[in-house]
Amino acid sequence: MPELPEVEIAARLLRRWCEGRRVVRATALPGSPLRDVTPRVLAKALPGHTVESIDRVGKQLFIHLDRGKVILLHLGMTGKIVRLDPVHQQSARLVLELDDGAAVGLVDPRRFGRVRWLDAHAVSLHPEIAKLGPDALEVTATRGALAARLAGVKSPIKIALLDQRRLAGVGNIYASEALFRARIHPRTPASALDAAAFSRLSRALEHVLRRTLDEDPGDDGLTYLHEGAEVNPFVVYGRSGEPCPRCHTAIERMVQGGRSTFHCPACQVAAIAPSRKGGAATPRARAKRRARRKSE
DNA sequence: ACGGATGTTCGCGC
DNA sequence: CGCGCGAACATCCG
Repeated sequence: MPELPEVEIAARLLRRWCEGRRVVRATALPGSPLRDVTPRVLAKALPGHTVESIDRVGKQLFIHLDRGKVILLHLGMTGKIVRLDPVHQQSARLVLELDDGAAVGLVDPRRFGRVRWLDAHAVSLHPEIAKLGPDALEVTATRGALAARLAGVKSPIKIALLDQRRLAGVGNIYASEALFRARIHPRTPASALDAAAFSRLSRALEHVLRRTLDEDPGDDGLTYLHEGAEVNPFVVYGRSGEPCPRCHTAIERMVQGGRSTFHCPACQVAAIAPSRKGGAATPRARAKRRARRKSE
């Protein structure tokens, strides 16, 4: 489930379990999502290093070790950090055994995750890190910062939010959730949003990200897997056909950049006209459309 | 069986 | 230069 909130939860788990601990053994199974390093080299290099701190920017995790080494970790689509027990031992592709007897593992069935072994001074120069924008929670904490990051961007706001170079951490789920909460149509060009819309979007983004963070169960790291039957915890994501919680219009699914976007066609307003409906981006036109809907 | 899935990168065409 | 698109990566689930 990793977007910013889930990655932040993973960072907290790693801090709780690993910070200050020395690695006594490392195992990387063939098929673990290692880049730039073989399982054998990593297994040889890691033992003896102490975990000093864990950082996160967007969806990237930095495990800082002593003697100037860093594990750079991206969880991809299905990556999860678990404290190993007999249940998960077999599915973990990368295992760190620590000097307190605990073992921490990376579980990633789809293997879109990435693990890199870098010198600390090389981290900020790594292309994946160098291109990364500021963390989304940092952006939403500063008034006007979201508008500044997206100023002049002509692409649809949904696409712009997913661009990790502009701000880091927003993924497909929270982009839909934030735009719904801010009542902004996902196809609106970012450059068409006014200051009020950016302000709503910034607050909405912070809200939807924080809401998941505040639900952090994370004591044992197993509840965080939320395995088994579960309800969809999102307001519009994955809910096409269900009534909008604000106006009861059916939520629609559309595709943008090859990925699903969920939105309410009635209460998320485009600043420009969607191609098939007429209409203009002016407040007057929007008011007219609202009035027309009410009378129907 | 088919389609879709929380992410990212690459190549291609415009 | 840069945007949009589709494919690719590998696996699981309904």
